[in-house]
Amino acid sequence: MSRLLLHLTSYKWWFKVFPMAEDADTLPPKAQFSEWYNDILWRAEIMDVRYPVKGLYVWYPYGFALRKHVYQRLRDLLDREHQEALFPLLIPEHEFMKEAEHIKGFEDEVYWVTHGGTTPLEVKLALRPTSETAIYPMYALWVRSHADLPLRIYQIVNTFRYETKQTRPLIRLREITSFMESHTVHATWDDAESQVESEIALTREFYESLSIPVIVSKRPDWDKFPGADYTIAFDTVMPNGRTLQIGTVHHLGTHFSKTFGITYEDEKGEQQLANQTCYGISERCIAAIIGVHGDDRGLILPPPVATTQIVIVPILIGKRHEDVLAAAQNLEEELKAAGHRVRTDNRDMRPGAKYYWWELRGVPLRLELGPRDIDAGKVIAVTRLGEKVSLDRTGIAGSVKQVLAAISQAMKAKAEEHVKRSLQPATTIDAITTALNAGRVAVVPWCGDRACGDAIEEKADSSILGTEVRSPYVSDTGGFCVICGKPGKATLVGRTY
RNA sequence: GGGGUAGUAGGGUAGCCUGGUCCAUCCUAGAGCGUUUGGGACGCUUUGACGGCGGUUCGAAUCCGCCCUACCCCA
Repeated sequence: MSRLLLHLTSYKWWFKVFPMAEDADTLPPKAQFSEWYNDILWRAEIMDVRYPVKGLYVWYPYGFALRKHVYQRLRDLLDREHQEALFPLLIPEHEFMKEAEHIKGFEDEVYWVTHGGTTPLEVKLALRPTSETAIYPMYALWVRSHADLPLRIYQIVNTFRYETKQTRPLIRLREITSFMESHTVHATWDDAESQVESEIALTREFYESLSIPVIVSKRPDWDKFPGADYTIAFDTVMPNGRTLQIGTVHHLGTHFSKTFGITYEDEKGEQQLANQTCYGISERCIAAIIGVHGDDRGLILPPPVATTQIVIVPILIGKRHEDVLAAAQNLEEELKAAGHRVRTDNRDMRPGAKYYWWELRGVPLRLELGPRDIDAGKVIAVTRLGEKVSLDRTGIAGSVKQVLAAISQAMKAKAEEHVKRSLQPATTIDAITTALNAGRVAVVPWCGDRACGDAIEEKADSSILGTEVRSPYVSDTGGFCVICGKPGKATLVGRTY
């Protein structure tokens, strides 16, 4: 496939002749990521940020459809071994307050329901910031025997956190609208650990289908989930070099089972404390799709989850309107029958205007069909990555499938390249600062001590993401801690969202 | 937590300093009609706004106070 040079040339020409057109009504360039991100959300009709409560946002139908497809993907993966269920939004104070570490982690961020109408409640009710304390009292009832294990349940719900830092749509919210949380129960610590590994694999597979590279690492102790033995996190790198945490898996050990009395009778007839994991993915995965893949023209949606995967633009010229419309409809039906999400754009607009419209909204593949193509038995295919090719009308469903797969591959390669370029080894504080200021993520030898970690974070205005980094671009060759000089291990240090 | 800036149609803006000719400008979006349609069409007609409350004044988008909201910077 060849580049669309002609197309790009005419685009530049337009801005030279009409320089005002640039600031009149166009998306800011992606290099200004923050402005670009805010602008694309409403231009592409993902979210309306005008809801009159801070940190709460509205999903537009187009964004919600994207969410639906993304979460369907996630459901399909989870349903292999998990079951979906639904627990209540409200958690009584006495349950919420049971686990000391857990409370400490969340107490400043909890919304409380204190009244029923005008009557003060005898027991305050928390709006779940996460659902451990809603689910585990029930697990205590459900789990009786080793035969009940493993128990693997997830739910997709909204959660509430009174964020004090600056809120951002899809990234830092007071109402997380799309929190997938999985909660599993196992007999032994090792069983729970293998569950952690299988959820890591599942998350990798999920993001693989979105063409989003992830870096897996173990969060430092002070940054782990409140009440966990350890936390494994997934980060991706946004265009401005900030990292975005887009998933976490926690080994809970027996912290919660002790508190909530989740025990099982083993083969010998003895009561044992259960081991647990929990695991979460939120709508930040949508933010990652937008941020990682988008370009100056707008969104680029991964074909597997794109709301519309293929848009057909009929070229209606002269007296062949009916002819072309019939051919377009025919094409649409054939592609739909092959399982693609297709739309034909019959609106009364210039074709060029439609191209921009759908490019902004990230549709991965556009098919153009005009009298010339019909006569030649062809269809013009233009990918959202800017490649244009003429396809035979015969066998179109098959060739389109290949093109969509190629788009996914190309998106993945491009995103991987960005992550690879973003990771930079650094062995001094100055080198860390330089790397971070250049919009990169530093790979730093660190001894693992809290004091040294704090020093790194403070001196380089950074966050320690994690150790035991699992990424093809980071080799754990060790080194000497940048602060104390003792033997250290490769650690990710970045600026985070 | 501390500081700063700003709120004018769906979005973006002019007007504010120096109160009156502002029944508020322009761009864009929306509605209607017509001509168009292989990369953002054009003409004509048209809907739509001064964040909230209070004050000063003959008169407030404009000046003052409080509140609300948003954004930016610092910790």
